[in-house]
Amino acid sequence: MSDRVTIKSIAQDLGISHMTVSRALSDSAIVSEDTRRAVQDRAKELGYVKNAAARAMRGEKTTIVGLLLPTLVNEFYARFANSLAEYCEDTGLQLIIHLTNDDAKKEHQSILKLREIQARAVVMVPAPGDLKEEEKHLRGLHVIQLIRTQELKRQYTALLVDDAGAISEAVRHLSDLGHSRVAYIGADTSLSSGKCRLSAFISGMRQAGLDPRPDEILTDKPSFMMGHRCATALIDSGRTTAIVCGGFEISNGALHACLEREMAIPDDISFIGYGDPSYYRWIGKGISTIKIPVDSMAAKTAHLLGRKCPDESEIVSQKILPAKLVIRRSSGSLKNKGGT
Amino acid sequence: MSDRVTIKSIAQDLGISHMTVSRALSDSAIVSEDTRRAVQDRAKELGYVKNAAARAMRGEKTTIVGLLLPTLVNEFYARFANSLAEYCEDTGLQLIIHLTNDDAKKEHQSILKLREIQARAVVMVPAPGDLKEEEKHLRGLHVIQLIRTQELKRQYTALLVDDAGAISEAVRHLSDLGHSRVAYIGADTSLSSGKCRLSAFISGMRQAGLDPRPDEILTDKPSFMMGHRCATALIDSGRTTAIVCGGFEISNGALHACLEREMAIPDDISFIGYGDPSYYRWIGKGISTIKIPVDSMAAKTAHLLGRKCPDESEIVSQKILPAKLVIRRSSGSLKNKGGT
DNA sequence: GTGAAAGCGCTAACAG
DNA sequence: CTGTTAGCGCTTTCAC
Repeated sequence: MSDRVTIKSIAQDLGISHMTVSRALSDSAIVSEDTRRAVQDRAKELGYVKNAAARAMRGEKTTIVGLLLPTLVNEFYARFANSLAEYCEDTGLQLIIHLTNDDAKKEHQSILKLREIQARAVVMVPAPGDLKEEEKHLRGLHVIQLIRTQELKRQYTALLVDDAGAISEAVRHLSDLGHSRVAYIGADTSLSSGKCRLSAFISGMRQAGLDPRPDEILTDKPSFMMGHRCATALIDSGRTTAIVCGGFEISNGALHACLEREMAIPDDISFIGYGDPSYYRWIGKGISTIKIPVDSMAAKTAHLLGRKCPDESEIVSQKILPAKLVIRRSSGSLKNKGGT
Repeated sequence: MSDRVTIKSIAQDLGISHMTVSRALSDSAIVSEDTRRAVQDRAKELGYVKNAAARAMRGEKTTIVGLLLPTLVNEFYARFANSLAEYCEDTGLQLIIHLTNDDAKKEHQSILKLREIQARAVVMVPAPGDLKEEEKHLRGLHVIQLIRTQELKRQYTALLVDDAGAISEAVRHLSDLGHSRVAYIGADTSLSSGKCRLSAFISGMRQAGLDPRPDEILTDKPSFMMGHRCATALIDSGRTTAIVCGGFEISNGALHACLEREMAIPDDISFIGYGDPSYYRWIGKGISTIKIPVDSMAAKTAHLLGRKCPDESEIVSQKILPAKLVIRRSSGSLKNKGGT
């Protein structure tokens, strides 16, 4: 009975041609005032909604934007997704979220799915590990990369973060407080972001006149577990007096390890996290951190989405936003407990 | 040049009919081994992806599931969205997130958008305030309500939380610790959830032999700001010795107010939050809370999505999952500071 | 085994 | 001002 309400069913119902209905509903066209109202009223009564598939088939752009994220259980990504979703609400777009778990395979699957439904744009945090097959599908999509970029994706717009300054500064700050055994836990160097952060840490150490020790530079595929594992190892070594994190989930994992091991922060160990979730202010006396400008990233992304042009070349921009070191109480001066 | 690759363009390219291509790609059909491979190879080379719009138009179900949430900046919702998104990844579905900000108008807009693209199901946290127009659009959609339910949406499947037990228990627990001035901050009663929680609080007070005081029962449209405002007022009154929260965002807002006012928890004030974000363990000596079983809710939702049947009536289920009181150190015994 | 035709809902381009 | 036709990409149905 309640078959789908279409332009034709309304036409039949009203005894007119479906074209007249179409025109009346798209308003702008030239239809008599009477018919227009009659049609619009009936359409509303019947609960008519236009069929997006039909319009897509005719070549109109869809309302769909894809967002590829490693996870949503991370305040940075959640905030970003939230901002972007708000933008989409305001502009009539619909945001599809795909979780990649930082897995290139899954990323590829998601891209395919999004192509199937002709997503009008894709915002992605690229996963480590390029797949060459993927490239061909990205072509022809409006792609915006976030945070990281990859060899094979260089040609697409990217919104990067310059955290090198903040990371070096963090190291110098710790050095000023008397720390010399400063450890780093970060992403491996298969990603642009991992590479930058690591070299920023090392150059920070050098600037501070410290010697970066290989056993206190821990990199791997970034994750909560990885951060947790590395921090635990550092704590157990008993030598490290300060930890600098180079990744959102790493930071949470490492922090969790410290609290779990009941390390007093900063008395037992100084800690500088990455990202700035709301609760970092509330843990202990506040967690110092490298703050990534999530709101302006979302705003810039929205702006890039707003533009029409996925048209070829030209618009390959590489916006770079600066991170900021936020000092709270978790980075404290060294109580001499170092080498004993 | 790189026009869209379609079944027809491949057919032309190969000099065969588009029907043969279609069959070869859907595999199952009866096509000669040779043609099949030829077609599949060429399709892969060309980067063919099937057109979801075309299939939708023929009446096939889409891969799209909608999720309507007040916000993503809230660990409970983020976790739920994350679990559901993971389920979608695993089953080839695509999850569209719409933010309603608990606004019935926005909710309605989102529902319309989802109907336009023929979403195969919608999971929603209903916003306060029923719109009768909405009902007609829900009809014919596979709807799953979360946490709350509404007058006009009674007929749809709902996944509710029974938190009444945990809330009463929280009050008795506080009473046992010597508190008598226990305040409640929660959602207004326009939603089923608000109603239940409030009455659970009141009955908990009665059971504990305490008198619920109107000026210590604060309800309104739930939000972070609301929680913050109410908690601040309670703190400033100087009489309340314990706060029980009845809402995710309220809880965070109220907690923020306490920390901002530098109240020692539980020495200055005892606190029982709502929801159980990861960091509640890390704040102070741990925040006691009413824990909502987010993982099993997501699992149940996934299960409900898995079923075929949005077919009429029958499957109107009202699953109810129990919340649990988690005691940490934020609910402590009363140091006599009460009335002075 | 393969092909041709029809139609899903919609609008651009022509008639009337 | 209103109606007819055609076609977007795909699969179902019916020929060959």
